[in-house]
Amino acid sequence: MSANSNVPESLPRVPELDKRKAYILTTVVYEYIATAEPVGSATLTQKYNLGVSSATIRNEMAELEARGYLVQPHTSAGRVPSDTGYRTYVDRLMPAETLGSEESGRLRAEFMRAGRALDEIVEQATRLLAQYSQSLAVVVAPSKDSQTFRHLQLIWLAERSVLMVVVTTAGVTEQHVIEPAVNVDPDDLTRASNALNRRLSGKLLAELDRTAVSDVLAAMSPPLHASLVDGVVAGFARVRRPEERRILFGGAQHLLDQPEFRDFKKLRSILDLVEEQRTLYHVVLESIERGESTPSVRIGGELELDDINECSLVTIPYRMGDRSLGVLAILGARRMPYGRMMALIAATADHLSQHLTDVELP
Amino acid sequence: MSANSNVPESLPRVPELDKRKAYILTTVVYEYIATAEPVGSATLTQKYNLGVSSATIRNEMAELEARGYLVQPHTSAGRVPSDTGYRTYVDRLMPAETLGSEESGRLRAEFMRAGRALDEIVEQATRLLAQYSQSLAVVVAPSKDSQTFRHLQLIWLAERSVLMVVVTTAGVTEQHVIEPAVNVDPDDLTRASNALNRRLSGKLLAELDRTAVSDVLAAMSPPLHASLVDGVVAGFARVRRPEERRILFGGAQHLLDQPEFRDFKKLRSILDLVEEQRTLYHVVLESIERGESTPSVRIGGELELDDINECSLVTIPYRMGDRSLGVLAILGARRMPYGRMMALIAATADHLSQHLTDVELP
DNA sequence: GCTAGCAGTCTCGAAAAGTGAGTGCCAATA
DNA sequence: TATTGGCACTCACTTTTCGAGACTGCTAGC
Repeated sequence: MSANSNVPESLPRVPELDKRKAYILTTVVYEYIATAEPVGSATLTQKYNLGVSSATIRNEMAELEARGYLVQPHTSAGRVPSDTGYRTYVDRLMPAETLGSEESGRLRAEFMRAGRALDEIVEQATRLLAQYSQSLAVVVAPSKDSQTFRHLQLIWLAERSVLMVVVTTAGVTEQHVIEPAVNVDPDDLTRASNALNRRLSGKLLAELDRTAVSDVLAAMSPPLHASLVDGVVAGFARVRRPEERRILFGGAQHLLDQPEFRDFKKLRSILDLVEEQRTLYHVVLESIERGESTPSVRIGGELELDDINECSLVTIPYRMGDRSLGVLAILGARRMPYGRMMALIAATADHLSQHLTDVELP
Repeated sequence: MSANSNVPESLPRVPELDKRKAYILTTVVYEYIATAEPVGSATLTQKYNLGVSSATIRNEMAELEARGYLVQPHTSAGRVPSDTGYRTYVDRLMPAETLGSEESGRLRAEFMRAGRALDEIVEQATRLLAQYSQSLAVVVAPSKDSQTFRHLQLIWLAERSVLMVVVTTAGVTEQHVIEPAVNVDPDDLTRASNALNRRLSGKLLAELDRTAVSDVLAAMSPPLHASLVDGVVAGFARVRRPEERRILFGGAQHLLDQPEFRDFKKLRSILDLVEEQRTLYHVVLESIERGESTPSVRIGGELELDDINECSLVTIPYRMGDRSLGVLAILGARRMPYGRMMALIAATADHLSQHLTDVELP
């Protein structure tokens, strides 16, 4: 068989590896990703145009193992990439991929079907990412405090009971019940709502702290009762809730298709992580702290979490307008088609960001 | 060992089974639920006060098998309950259980921590049900159209763009963007909002169809533009969305603890069902169509779904005030502690209903 | 520097053998 | 007539054994 088209004949330069070693590493990673079987020297000479015998490959592979790029599961087995091997492959050897226009078009069309509601859109993104990646999709839902305040309404419910409804430009509405110490005149509520809308509409929720709110309400005459002002401040704080972000999962069943997860212990520890949410939430957020807009990859031990040290995580942030709202992630076996996954997650983030930007309220 | 305290000495009458057969069936089910191993005649004589020899038990068990209450996995194994066996146990033999007051108290306290937001409360219910049952919890979120309309606000966003925000007494807010054919005066929006609130507040969302809305808006002078009226009607229809109900899952990892799911095929088919959602949604809703408020149990083949014919499903509806909002369910192995599960799900539904009723808006 | 050949190592799967739990049946018994 | 002890038999499960196959590292020769 001739050289596989996905393994380019001419490779980028990797200072510490000569051309042949780089090519061998590339083919080992590629072959192992495709077959899930340790790769032996004979397989390589048969399937790829190496121009040398298997004995030479053996020598080279031994060298690559000594330098930490490959490992042997046991003495009489072929080689498997190490974290370093995968890392070198991803950073320097792998050809960049982009999603085919046909697939990209389908993805876009699916987003259109999600409607305008933020929750729905994010759920749809999770579903699509899981489906297209055939892997576990993890999505951190939009943070509240990076959304723009659009409108507020204080609604008289009963004596000493006021409902505060807040709308953001992301089309998210949140409500909060205020129980002021005195009965409040519905007209005052309308006036307060109007004043807050006039003065604060368009600001980030994160900016709407006690000072901002009191400043607006203090200017009213007659002044509002302090307990109501406190209630509105508390309402904004509650709506904002930067600490509580929803995290969505999809496609857990795809893990069962990977031979590396045919082990109830591993499966259990991953599902526990999913259920517990908090750890994965932090791991996913860490991955994009640098604020890049290209996919970020963390491989095996790089995740610094024993439960998933045989997994890799691909992450990318998504936006509404120019504000970063949340993160998409794919968690899969370390043996994943990195090029495809990165192309897929980048395209998904693009379409998601575009769709979110389109549905933002004026 | 003496008779186990969970298997009562005196059993209810089962017309078609004599006292001893009923007792043997009870102990077989009880023992199998506890150990997950087929139950043999020797085990029964050793662990329970039967007063007869194992040979007699063998005769009785053969009889119970002939009548369809027990089955033998293979010739030289003990017996396992059939669907009929479990059904008889659940309906007539099993002692009723209630949740201990300590556990019930903890459950109530956990609900308190969920706050007032409907979404959060339902998510909390899912988590708690999964955690306490150590099983897969399935929760059908509240239907929109059984909620009471409380307040509406039409908000001017831009020319030919109006945001409609609807609040229900369940404290759920939904928004819908209306794009009328003409520019609308913000004052008209306020008047329309006031009219709709005055006339329709307190009605079920399900009642707010085209007629109800047009009747109110037709009385306005000057009349609203027809396209805006259409928009409001569409908005109510969209908010109501009876066909789209969220369904929540929790505790999938607990399946891995049951020996009956140590099989990737079975596991896969259940996780596929979870991911697909629609089938389980229908199965869960079917279970409570009778409108009872006690737990309903469906065992194995009774579910009429090949993928889960080795599972049982316990369901119960939950309420806000006197309206049924949704359903709680536990999906687990057929070999589940039915008494405990039924007590648990009943208590959870009670606390959930109580908490929801408490946080309903006036 | 490369290669052919070979001995050595280790995993994996199939086959074989042994183990034990549990049954059904029967003749004896109260 | 219901019950019991005894016994032969069955069958899944575990352990062991064994051979095949895959791959390596090494060495001597080109």
